[in-house]
Amino acid sequence: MTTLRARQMPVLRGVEPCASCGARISSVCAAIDEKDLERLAVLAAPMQVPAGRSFITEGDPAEHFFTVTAGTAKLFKLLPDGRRQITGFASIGTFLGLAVSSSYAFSAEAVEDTQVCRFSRPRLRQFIDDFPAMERRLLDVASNELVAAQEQMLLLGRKTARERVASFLLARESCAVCGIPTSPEARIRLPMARTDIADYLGLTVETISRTMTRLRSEGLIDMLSPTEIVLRNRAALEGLAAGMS
Amino acid sequence: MTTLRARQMPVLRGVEPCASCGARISSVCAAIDEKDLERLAVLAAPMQVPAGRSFITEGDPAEHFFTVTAGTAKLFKLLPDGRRQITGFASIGTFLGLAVSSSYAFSAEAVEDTQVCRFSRPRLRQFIDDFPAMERRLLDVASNELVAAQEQMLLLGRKTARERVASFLLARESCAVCGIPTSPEARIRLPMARTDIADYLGLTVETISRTMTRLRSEGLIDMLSPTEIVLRNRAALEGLAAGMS
DNA sequence: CGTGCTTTTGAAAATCATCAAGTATAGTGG
DNA sequence: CCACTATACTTGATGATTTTCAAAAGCACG
Repeated sequence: MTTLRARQMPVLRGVEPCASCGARISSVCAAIDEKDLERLAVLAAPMQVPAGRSFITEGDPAEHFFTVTAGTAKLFKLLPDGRRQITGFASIGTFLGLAVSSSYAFSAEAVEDTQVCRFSRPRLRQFIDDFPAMERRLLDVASNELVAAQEQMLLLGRKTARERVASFLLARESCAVCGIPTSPEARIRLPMARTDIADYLGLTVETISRTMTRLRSEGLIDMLSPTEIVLRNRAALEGLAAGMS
Repeated sequence: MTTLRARQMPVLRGVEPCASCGARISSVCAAIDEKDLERLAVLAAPMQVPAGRSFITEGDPAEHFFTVTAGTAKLFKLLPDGRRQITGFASIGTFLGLAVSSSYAFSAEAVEDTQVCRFSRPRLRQFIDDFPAMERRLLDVASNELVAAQEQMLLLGRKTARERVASFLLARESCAVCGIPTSPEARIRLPMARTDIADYLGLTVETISRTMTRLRSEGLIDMLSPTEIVLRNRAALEGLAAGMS
């Protein structure tokens, strides 16, 4: 399989310079000063990824880094028989492609219409060498992801279905960049399908559906639509998520 | 809970300088030149951790980094009711404590008698700032761990008990630093207890035991003792581990 | 207003967990 | 050195959570 060909994925060079990038504050690019931003901008290739399209394929030669600047993507690994594990969702500010190996360790596909910035791996590497602040920022990013990964291992290895779903909803809520600031009664948007949630939580679609239905019937959440959730009883959900059921 | 007090954990300053450290090749310290090693050595506090003793406690203020120089430690997270997820085993060369947060995200406990090098967090941070090669190495380490974590998520979320155990044994085998170089019929040493394996694979002790017994009865492995395994049919195990059962 | 896909709901089945007990192993002290 | 205790590992029977299989209900889109 191939990664992003120009024909498939229009590169809008110059259309969205780093200086005006909405992802700048939260992303690794925040490490770069206003004045040096121009140097970064020439390396960045902004591109649109329509919902459902894959832009990183596990095993392909890792020629690029990516930064998500809008939308949501899912990162996943597959087993030969099709079983899938989503290892994370990438939204605005997420940096993708950290890997020492020469090939990607996971695939990435847009969950909804998404914008990413593509960087040539060797060129960005060179840029990083010139800006140690960037390297440091990358280490912070990687460290944070490592912590999140460990938390997810705890979820996958030891939490019940109920606890997993509660954890997921709370994580979505506090994911500030995903939407509106956290407030009681705030709506949580779930741009990903139930299947994706299932593959992220190590469960099946049916279990996700049943569990959410039950949480609703117990008054812990509201479902305005399959993709719009309201947390009605935050304390109870937090208890669940922490494993104090 | 407290982390490492001097009384509990003798600090053997100077006993094992970095220059002669067996972990040097594989660890982050490899990034440092012979000539600068002295500067690193003064920061390092080598210490013994007897089997069963904990030396990092989740939630405690993260005041130190650690490098494992001998033995094996388990890293884990706990749920309030005692459920445990081991997120990894640390052996010679493993760097511990990467986290942006001010408190540890996991606990660490020696599986067998273990030696670690302890570094004051702020001091090592300063050292790293002076040696960009070290920062780069840390990023590589973090990236590799991230890839491993994703692989483990796939295992925990989507693999069967058999597949998990097969994956584990193969991972132990190819863990070059853990023992003798890989060769057919080579013995795999499992210094950790069955409970630890269970908590690492998201299963129970009984399932681990049953699964290994079955692998043995099928001729895929040999068990010289509970802690000494021989892979008899590597191809079959690899098929299992890859999910092609 | 179909058509196709996602989500939900139901019933049966299966993997793995739990409970329980027996066996082996290691460490301790007489 | 050997019995004794504690711990770890193994094995068996039972049970439960979750999966699988199946189908209906909701929605979006042409």
